[in-house]
Amino acid sequence: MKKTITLADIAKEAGVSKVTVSRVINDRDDVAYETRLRIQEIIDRLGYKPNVLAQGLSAKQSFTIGIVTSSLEYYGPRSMFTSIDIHTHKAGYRLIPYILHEDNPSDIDNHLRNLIALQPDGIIWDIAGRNEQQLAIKDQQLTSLLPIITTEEKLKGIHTVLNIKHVEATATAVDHLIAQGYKNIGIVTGIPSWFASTQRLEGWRLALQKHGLPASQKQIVTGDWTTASGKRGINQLLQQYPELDAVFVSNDQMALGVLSELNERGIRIPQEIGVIGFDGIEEAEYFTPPLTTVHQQFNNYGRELVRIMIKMIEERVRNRAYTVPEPISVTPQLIIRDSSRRNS
Amino acid sequence: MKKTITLADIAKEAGVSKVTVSRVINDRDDVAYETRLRIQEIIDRLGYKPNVLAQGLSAKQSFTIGIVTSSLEYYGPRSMFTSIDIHTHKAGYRLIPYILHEDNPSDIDNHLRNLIALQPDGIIWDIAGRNEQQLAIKDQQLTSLLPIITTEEKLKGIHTVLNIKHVEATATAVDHLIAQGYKNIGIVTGIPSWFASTQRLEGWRLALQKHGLPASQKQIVTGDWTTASGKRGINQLLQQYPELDAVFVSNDQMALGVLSELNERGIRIPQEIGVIGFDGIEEAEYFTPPLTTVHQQFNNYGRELVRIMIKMIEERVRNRAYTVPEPISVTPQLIIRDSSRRNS
DNA sequence: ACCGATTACGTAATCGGTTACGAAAATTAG
DNA sequence: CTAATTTTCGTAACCGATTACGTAATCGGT
Repeated sequence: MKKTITLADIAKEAGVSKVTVSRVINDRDDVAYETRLRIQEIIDRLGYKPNVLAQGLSAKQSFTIGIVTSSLEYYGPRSMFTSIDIHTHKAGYRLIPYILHEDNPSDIDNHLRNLIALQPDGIIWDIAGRNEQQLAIKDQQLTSLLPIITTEEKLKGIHTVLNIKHVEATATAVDHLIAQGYKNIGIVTGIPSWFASTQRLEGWRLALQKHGLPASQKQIVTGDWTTASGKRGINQLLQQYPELDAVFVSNDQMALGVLSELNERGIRIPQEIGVIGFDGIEEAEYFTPPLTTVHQQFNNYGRELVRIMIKMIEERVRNRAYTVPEPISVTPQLIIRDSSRRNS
Repeated sequence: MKKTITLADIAKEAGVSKVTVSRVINDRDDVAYETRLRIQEIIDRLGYKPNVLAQGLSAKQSFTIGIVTSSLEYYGPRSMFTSIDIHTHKAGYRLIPYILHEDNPSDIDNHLRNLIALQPDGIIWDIAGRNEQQLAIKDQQLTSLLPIITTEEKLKGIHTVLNIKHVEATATAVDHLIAQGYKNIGIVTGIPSWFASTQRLEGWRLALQKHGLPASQKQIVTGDWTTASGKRGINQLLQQYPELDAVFVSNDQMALGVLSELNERGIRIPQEIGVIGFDGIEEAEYFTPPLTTVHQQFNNYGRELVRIMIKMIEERVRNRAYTVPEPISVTPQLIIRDSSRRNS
């Protein structure tokens, strides 16, 4: 049970004051070359790393970004998380995750306060945009403490810096189905309170209306993002809307459930029913048949979020205030595979 | 840009010293009931949360557990991570993740030092057990600073507290294939340097030898856990071992690739070739056909790890030393589905 | 050879908490 | 009713870093 090495230990060993060692650690230029070398050698030899808690306490910055995210069991949040983690570290910052495992977290304010107590320099808000009442931050003082950014709907005090065009991307996917000659197109939605869910539903509806095709209530079934719910969903859809000849499924997991059920029933894909998913998970290519899907570039999303976050943080450190950049728009791209390729 | 509320603010507001407020926060019993009530009221009203950095700095404990894990893109590490996160929070601790995204992290010592700089009370080591040279901690001083526990192979200075019986579980799965009448059983392995990989390969070999069945080199192909590698793997296997009539695939993702390829080739599962996966991912039930798999109860693994970790931490806080408990053994369970059900 | 600027480094205070120790006030005992 | 406890709370030091400020030593220009 050894004691940890501290700044003071290095200082004593080198015969200088703590401040000088601190200067070496932080690459300040007011240390003589020889001294710097000697101190650096001792640091390396003893394997010293500064205590991050102490650094964060005295410096104005903790070089830490907080992230509030939905369960990592979901592909979207997980991919975003991974990307954010990578880019955060690349930029020399650390990530503090705050994962909301339950779907309807109570007391968002308290969660946020817990996270802020860990002293992050900024927060990335990625709780997949459930509806505003549930996720509203009541105590607006909290949002004025540090920059909080997100990719989705507008929430008070949280800045939307990345605008993911779910509606347009979904419409493109449905357009593709129509171009393939499908006419009775259903949808399996995600959890209704999620922003992505409502947006994709909206895109589906718009595309159908644009082409004068039916978009009635009985063409819609509600899923919960899981494979099981996709299987249930297609069942229900076939029952309440027998003329169905294609289905837009709001994520790839659920689309797998749809394929599973159709395969079991011996319904041919894409000849009898066309299927499209959303997200572009790696496995989609290996489904039976390979799944047409709308691909989201989570790595890019994460990179941009981190870049913008750090820009805001550093501006704030300099000026004690930050400016909110114009949101960047990104559109997920359609990848066409066998599950929707009827002609050609 | 509001200033954060501190202990001193509360103390001034209540007309007491900082120490008294600190006592209320930490539920000490030497505060008068009336005083406690008054201070608590102010804390609630102002929404005060103590600065965790400061707490960690002065107290002997940071109530934080570090976790070193492989990429969360892998199902196993991810499930473990989620479970550990949940149970850590439930116990009133916080989790600091340290995710190794690359498969062959250089300089483990440095990573470990970075994590320790964040002052966790203990570390859960879950880097999926790549081989010892790569992951050896060279500076054994590091491991004497705080308890580090893991589920897998023995690494110097790291305590194995949970023993997952990959060999036995795999052997059971292969036994099942044999009982179904399969005789020429191949294997698609995971990344060879992973502990889980070598263990499952070993289990496969043992089961075959026990029954006097062939277990030659040409029955073995190497995958990398991804669906794509499963697809490649079965291709290679069919080529180099045409008499193949069943295959044990070392995880479910790769098994999906195997199913995809066999389906495309029109090879009937399980009549012509039987398939078994490993992990028990939720989607496996919806594959075509539903996949037989060996199910790992990650939630239990995580719960036990956290329980043991906290026990060690608290013992150390009391006694300045901890005892290492006997490892607990757990065996993943076989779930039989259509992909391996030839008779019956 | 003298003065101002620069370089190199140290002292003291600070960040926001906790702990050790002690003392006044309230309670109990004899 | 005094002495011994117990309860309640404050003072000072400390955790491990950083920052503000100051000063001695060196340097350069004229």
